[in-house]
Amino acid sequence: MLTISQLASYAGVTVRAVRHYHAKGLLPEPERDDSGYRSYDAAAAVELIRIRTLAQAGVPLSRVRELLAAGDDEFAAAVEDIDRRLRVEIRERQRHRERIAQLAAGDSLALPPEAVAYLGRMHELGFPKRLIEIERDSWILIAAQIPDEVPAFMAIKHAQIEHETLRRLYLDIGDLADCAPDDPRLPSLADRAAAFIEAAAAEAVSAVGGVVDEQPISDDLVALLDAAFVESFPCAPRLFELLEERGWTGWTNIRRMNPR
Amino acid sequence: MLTISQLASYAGVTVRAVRHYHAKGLLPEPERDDSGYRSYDAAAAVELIRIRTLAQAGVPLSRVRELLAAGDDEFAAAVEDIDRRLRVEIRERQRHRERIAQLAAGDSLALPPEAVAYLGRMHELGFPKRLIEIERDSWILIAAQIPDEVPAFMAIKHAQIEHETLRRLYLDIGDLADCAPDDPRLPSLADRAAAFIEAAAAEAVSAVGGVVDEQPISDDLVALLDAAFVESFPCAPRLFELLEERGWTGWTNIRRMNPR
DNA sequence: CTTGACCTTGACGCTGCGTCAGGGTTGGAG
DNA sequence: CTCCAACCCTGACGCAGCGTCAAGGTCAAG
Repeated sequence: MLTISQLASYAGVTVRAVRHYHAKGLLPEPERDDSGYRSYDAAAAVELIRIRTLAQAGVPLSRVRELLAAGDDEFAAAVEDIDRRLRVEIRERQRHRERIAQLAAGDSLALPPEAVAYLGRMHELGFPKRLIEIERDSWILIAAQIPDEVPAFMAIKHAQIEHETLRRLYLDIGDLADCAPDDPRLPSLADRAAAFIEAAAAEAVSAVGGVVDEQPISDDLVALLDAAFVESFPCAPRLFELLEERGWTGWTNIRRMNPR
Repeated sequence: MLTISQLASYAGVTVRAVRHYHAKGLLPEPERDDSGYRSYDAAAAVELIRIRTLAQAGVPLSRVRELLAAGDDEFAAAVEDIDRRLRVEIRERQRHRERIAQLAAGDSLALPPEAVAYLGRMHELGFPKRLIEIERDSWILIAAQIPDEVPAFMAIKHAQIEHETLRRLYLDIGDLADCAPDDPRLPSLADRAAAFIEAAAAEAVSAVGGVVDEQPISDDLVALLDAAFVESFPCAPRLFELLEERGWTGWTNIRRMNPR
């Protein structure tokens, strides 16, 4: 007659595991001796070893029960099933490895390489941290929503950022981010912004011949991006007001106001 | 301002996950509106996306916190650590796959192929199920304890089983397993067993020149195997008595009694 | 006003045990 | 005979990452 720890050591498992198998009904509770100790026979050791063998092969305990009692066919089917699960789990981890490798490579989290390159270029061009961060956050939001469109957008942004006028505009916006709503420099900034947008719109019309460029960004996402901008730049609401006085509404998807 | 479900859908996670991240302190609890609803800003969406990105890369939530705040070096170190963990987990599952493939191949659980072959041979030779099962269980116990020795033992057993006299002895033991302790056939069975063992011992002495063969099986294991035999064959205790009358003690590791 | 879609907190479930807590038993040494 | 270490017992929480009720309040549209 064996005690639980003897049994456990024969099977190479812990005492706690044996009790757990009892609780799960995998191994029947044996007789007790006078003092309530469990008392096992050799057959229990054999059963426990079989349970351990399956468990160590990655079989979930819930299936061990059926496998122990299964005939050859069921057994083969169950094994096939378990193997499938293991393959899935392996593939999952392999994808995880790829993902973290990408994360370790790119400097920022959750951004595709094109965006990282763009942010790097902003850095080279001397953009202040503040602006780069809001830009980074915006692209995190965009990439989460429409990852496939990001490379195309990035190409446009790359071209824009090399544009002298726009770059100056951006830098000045960055400088005025924390200014008071009645800062005298704001109106002239709005003028320059409106002028630039006007020019860009004219160019787009002449180039495409269309009235407006198609925005694949959903209204919700536009609203979110505008909100992100406003959160980071206190004077943004005032700037929007000034732009509206000049006939433009919105920001991420800025467009001519409907004259009503 | 976003509701929790809007936030969750922007980040591509469930509402429950967001609340879980709050509970774990990964994402700060936002302001509440008048009715107690959580009210998020765009920055929260960015944070949540970063959390999700790490989580989807297999980073445990407990490490997400540190990773979000980590500098480049710590980040790289942490990533290395996580990658190591992933590799370990992958290797584990790969071993599990090998194991279950082996289990599916062998007919019995927890037995090496040599033992399976031996049991198959017993079947061919017409051994009754009863005997084969106790034999199988014995080898499960042995393989669990000293797997490396099994092939060597198997070679011996294979030779023994082809031995006519021993085979008959085995078969007769199987027949008498359930007999009464006073069955008249038992003494003659004991005679034959003693004679066989005597002959085997003589042979061993002449061959090796030693007094006794070295048993690499521990006393504990021997006791367990004897117990397994006794459990399966009710008349075993009586048989042991008869053998002791003939000067032999034990079973698995049978040996001449000390004449006291 | 109703209805359905959301929001809130709280709590259990799943996997496979590890790890106290709190208390009885046993066996050998002194 | 006593003492101590080493076992045994049951019961219960913990971990990872949420899923899934439960029970109730809120909001927007019809």
